[in-house]
Amino acid sequence: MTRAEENYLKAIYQLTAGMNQRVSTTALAERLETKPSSATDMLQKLHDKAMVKYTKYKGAQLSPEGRHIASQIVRKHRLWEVFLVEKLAFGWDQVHDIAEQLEHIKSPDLVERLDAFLDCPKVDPHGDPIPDKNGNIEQINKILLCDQTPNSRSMLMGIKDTDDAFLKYLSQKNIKLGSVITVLDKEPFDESMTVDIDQNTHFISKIISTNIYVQPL
Amino acid sequence: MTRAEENYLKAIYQLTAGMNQRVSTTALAERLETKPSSATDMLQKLHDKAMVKYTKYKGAQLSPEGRHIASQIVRKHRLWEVFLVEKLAFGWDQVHDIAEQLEHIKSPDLVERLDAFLDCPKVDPHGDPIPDKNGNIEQINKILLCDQTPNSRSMLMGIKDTDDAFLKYLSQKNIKLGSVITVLDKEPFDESMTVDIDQNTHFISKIISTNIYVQPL
DNA sequence: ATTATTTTTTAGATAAGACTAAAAATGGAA
DNA sequence: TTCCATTTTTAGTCTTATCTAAAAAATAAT
Repeated sequence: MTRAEENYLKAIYQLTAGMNQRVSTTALAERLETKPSSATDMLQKLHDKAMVKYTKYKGAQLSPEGRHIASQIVRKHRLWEVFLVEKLAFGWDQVHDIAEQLEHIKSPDLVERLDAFLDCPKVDPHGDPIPDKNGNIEQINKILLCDQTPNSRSMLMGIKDTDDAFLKYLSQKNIKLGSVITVLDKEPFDESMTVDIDQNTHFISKIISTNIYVQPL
Repeated sequence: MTRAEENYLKAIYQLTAGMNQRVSTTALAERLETKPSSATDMLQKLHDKAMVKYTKYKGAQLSPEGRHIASQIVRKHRLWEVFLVEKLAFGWDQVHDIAEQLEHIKSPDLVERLDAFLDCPKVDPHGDPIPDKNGNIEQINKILLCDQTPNSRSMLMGIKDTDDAFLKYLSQKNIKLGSVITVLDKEPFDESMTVDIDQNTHFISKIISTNIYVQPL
């Protein structure tokens, strides 16, 4: 697998959230910031390699083999993110680009040793689940903060948007995985919230609260 | 810098042992397991980028810029080797290929954080010095084991040949960096040695003893 | 159902990096 | 110094992954 091939497989995997759906040429091209014609080329190549099932004009979907490879790239990406944050003290917003490179390191052994070194984490620093070596994902039951009602207590389990600005907003306010959130008030007009996060009061707009996953306590 | 360009710079750097000598097209091609014509192409490109000074038919030598980049690749390679051995418990003989990939990860921050995480090691697991961020190398005073006389005591500081079979030989006999070696006897005929290494007696051929660096105690 | 619009694919080009085969320069030997 | 063997370079081809522009298919609209 070349780096480009791996990136295409990963993109299909992520676009379908690991489900076995079809992905259009254009959607794929957009995600990889490339042109649809390039995506077509690659899909035909990946079809020849039996990594995807591709039908002209109908999009592509991962084969079992392709899905497995994709899951392992995601596994590597997320394990390296844990390493960067936990061991090298990087911030949430700094790790994505580096992990994007590290995920392509090829070694049968390295991933499993890294996993053990990190104590087999189940989620990455953004709360996204880490597939195991068979590609299985342990689904965590989480809901959006915007669906919580006043007086509820919950724990921050993940974030939806991993936009750089959003990540910086969170780390700047010291909001992190495991933070305990109590909804104090919810404004019916714009659905903004007043919340207590780890003993600090924050005013949170609807956009923020729809991008934070929590687990009710 | 592309990965190929980095590999060429590193190869020149290593072939000249960091010195500022010229390297022939063929020597370079051999080291990179490629053809001289490919090396010529690349040298012309690197010359245009001011990374090497290249004169047709006369070989190439690193520019200050090129030498600095090469030293930083070597730095990364060796730091990652330390990480793999110290933190992930890889054996000496397993780390080279992985470090060969990791050395190309690009991040201004990562290297320095990794360095700190590893407590700023000065040598890699084979005893080779790790250049600092300015490309400077702390020279360690070491001699070859074959030049030691009977009854001398010394400490293993590095190995010369990093051939896979040799590395396996050493790790299998539990001979490692820091091992204390006492020369018990030296056979004048074939210059083989009887030595005590960490309280174990070993018979060592001339080939072995000329590939082990030690520091007299 | 026939056109119009959007999406997708093909065709042809480009750049990086490698290769082979052939030409040119170098350096040593006679 | 002239010739020969070796080294190095050039010229042309290949592959991967990308692009643009144009053609073809699919979808939507009248």
